[in-house]
Amino acid sequence: MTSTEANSRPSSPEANSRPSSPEAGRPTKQRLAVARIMDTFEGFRSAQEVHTLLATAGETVGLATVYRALQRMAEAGEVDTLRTEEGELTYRRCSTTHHHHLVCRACGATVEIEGPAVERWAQTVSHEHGYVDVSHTLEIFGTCADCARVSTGGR
Amino acid sequence: MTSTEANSRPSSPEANSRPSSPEAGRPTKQRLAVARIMDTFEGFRSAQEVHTLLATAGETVGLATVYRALQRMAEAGEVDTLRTEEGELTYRRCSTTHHHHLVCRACGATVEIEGPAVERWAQTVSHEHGYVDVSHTLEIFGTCADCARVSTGGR
DNA sequence: GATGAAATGAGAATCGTTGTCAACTTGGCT
DNA sequence: AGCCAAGTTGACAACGATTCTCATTTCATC
Ligand SMILES: [Zn+2]
Ligand SMILES: [Zn+2]
Ligand SMILES: [Zn+2]
Ligand SMILES: [Zn+2]
Repeated sequence: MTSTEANSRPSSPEANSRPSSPEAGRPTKQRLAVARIMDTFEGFRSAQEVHTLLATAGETVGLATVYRALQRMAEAGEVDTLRTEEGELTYRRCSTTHHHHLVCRACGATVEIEGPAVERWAQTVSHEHGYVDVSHTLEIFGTCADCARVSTGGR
Repeated sequence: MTSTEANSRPSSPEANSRPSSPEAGRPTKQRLAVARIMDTFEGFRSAQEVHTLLATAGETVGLATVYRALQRMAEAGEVDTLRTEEGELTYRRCSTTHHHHLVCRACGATVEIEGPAVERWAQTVSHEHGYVDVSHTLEIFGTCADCARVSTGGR
């Protein structure tokens, strides 16, 4: 149920969209299912994996719909995206503040990290070169303690 | 973005080896053509764009061969790779030291940047969380001075 | 309950990339 | 020079992720 805060506003069709809900969309059964299942796991999952998870959970949602729902959620800032080294887009429910990720290559365990100094540095170095409207991508990949124990100590 | 790769271990069953270039391959006409054309531009280009450039230059090289050549050059560290926000892989001839890029979204102008502090931070924060064998990707996107002038001051 | 816009789903279409495999080079050896 | 095995190429098929199409369904409002 969308008991959070429904805007019961007869929004005019041509009215300029408010910043409160630029790309809100309708809370359909499918979108709710996608949103709900995004809470049931920790790491990043591809759209196809989410689609499979839904099917396994009994919720049948079309693959294209899953793609559309995740895209929309990403644009709305409800989920974070991460492009794997193979180029596949993956999604994860995240906190809304700007942050980055430390991801285990083996098991996918993810840690959200922040680095104010890095953020400042990125801005500074960009401006020094005359660049404006700057954004950045920063991902750290490694082997987590558990996986490292298995691969090295498991001899 | 070469993660700390495998150590140089000559475990090949054959005795003959090439001390001068471990992963060189043969300097065929096609590979030379690809290597040569990589010097003729500044920003990042996709494999397909490189293929087109070659065709335009009169050098006819198969598309698959261009892909293979660029892959090999990337593995050998002769070119750097950058995945665009659309997920497409692009290549550029780069210096061999570890660095990152500041890329203009509009025209593709690229600046190589270094950030020792960021490198240390990435290592530190990773180790604090128990991660080992750490690598990272860091790209900065923005609008270069020239492009910004066109879009804002072009009135 | 009628109605029109938004959303869905099934499959086709797109697109970057990789695989296949026969024909062709290359380099080393006799 | 002539041979051979391994490396390489190119045309095209195959692939996988993502997007598009469009007929049908759902939703919110009247
Ligand atoms: Zn792990
Ligand atoms: Zn950041
Ligand atoms: Zn520019
Ligand atoms: Zn770095």
